[in-house]
Amino acid sequence: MKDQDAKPLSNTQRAIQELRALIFEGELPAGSDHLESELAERLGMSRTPVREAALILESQGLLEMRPRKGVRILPVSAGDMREIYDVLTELEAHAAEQAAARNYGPAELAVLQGTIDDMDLALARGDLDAWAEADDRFHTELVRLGGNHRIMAIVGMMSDQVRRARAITLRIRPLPTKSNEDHRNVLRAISEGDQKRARTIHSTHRQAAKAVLLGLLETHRLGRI
Amino acid sequence: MKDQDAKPLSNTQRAIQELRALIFEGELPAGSDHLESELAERLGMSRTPVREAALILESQGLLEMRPRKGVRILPVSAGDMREIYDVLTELEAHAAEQAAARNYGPAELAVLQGTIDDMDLALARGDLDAWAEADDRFHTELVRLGGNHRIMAIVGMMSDQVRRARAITLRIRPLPTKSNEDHRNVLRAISEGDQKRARTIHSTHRQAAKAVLLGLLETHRLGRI
DNA sequence: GCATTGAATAACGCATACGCAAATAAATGC
DNA sequence: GCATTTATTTGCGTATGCGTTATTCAATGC
Repeated sequence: MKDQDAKPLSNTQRAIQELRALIFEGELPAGSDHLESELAERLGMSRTPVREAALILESQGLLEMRPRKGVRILPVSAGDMREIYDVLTELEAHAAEQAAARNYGPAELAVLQGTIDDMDLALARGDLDAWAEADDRFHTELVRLGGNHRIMAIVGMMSDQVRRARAITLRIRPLPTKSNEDHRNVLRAISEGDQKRARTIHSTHRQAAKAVLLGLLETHRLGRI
Repeated sequence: MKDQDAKPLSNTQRAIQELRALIFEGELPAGSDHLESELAERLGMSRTPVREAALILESQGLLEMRPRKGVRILPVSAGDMREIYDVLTELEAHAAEQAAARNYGPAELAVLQGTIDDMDLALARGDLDAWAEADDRFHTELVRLGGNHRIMAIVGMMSDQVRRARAITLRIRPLPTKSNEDHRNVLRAISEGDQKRARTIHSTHRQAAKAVLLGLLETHRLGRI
């Protein structure tokens, strides 16, 4: 009994999923406007569930509803990126610190270790998409190990907001070889229960990622993604 | 021209405001359920705007919509409180650090100073409500000075979630005399541009507040507020 | 007496409709 | 020809209604 009894899944939920997908794959480009009625037709439902979905995605920071102008997919500027990475830095660092305080054993850290291995493998065969996906899992799992549900939710939201930017810069950035080194060190600090070190290593890691990303936006003249 | 041209203000916006007010003043108690139609009648509008408001408040963490069970006002447990204060600690500490890095002059720090003065005055005349309100303004202004809009939004949400708990414990907690001392020290560190100190002082301040609150919940057997 | 099933009820999800206000186009005056 | 007013359109806010489905309660069987 996995999920064989296919949940009906409300139209509003479908709208949320599909709109998210359309946004992330660039089908609805950053900065573009879309009438509620357009989206409704596109998703094959009435305006009501689309509106409800848009309301939710608006409070997630993915879009903005402007009367008469339509639903606007929010672009992300360098300034936004800075804000988001600062939030991620603080909250994930806290998560790392808390995870270290919890004396997790190898079994409980296996998933985190697995994401690191996956990144190694992906890098070795030059599969950037797989690397990005595993990197995402690392951060998600790290935050989960921190044990704070609100931090999980917030980090998820912030990650969504920079998802497009990360996808775009993925192929113009230098190969993230140093990155895995950081990940390993964070994991080691956690497994050794060294809170302070887990925090500072991860904090530095995130700030470095921010610098790389901002540098890319600068040199490639990427104003708003 | 303050706000003389009274904006029409949509029913959805009114619903958000009024529901928030009802929740904060305990008119809709934590843990209580309410049908959409009840709320609609109570607010003198149809279900549609109430539903939209509920959707938004749900993503703010104030309530939960459960099909057929009605809208449930979310109670806050000690564990929730811990989570929330940890988020507040990290993000406000970051804001304090950033504020210190910005070399604000006395004019720009006047509002923050004002909230501290207000707290002093309120305490002197034993007006706890005024103190709490000024304390709130202090934290809001501190975060504003930090300059990160997303942190402002998140801190606002988290503060809303503990608003009821703070109101309840306000009168059973020891007089917050030490609190103002912390505030003054944070302000001083900021005005002197001492980032590290601004951060640690504020961080410690918030953690202390968390401890006090959790202690009160413990001794007064306040399970879920 | 307890469990199980079936019918009744009620609440929600969503489609639909409509009035209003904002944006755009047309028309008039200068 | 430009500005200002008027007409028209169009999209949104919100009310309303209905079909669906969870929940409740009664009835039946064991």
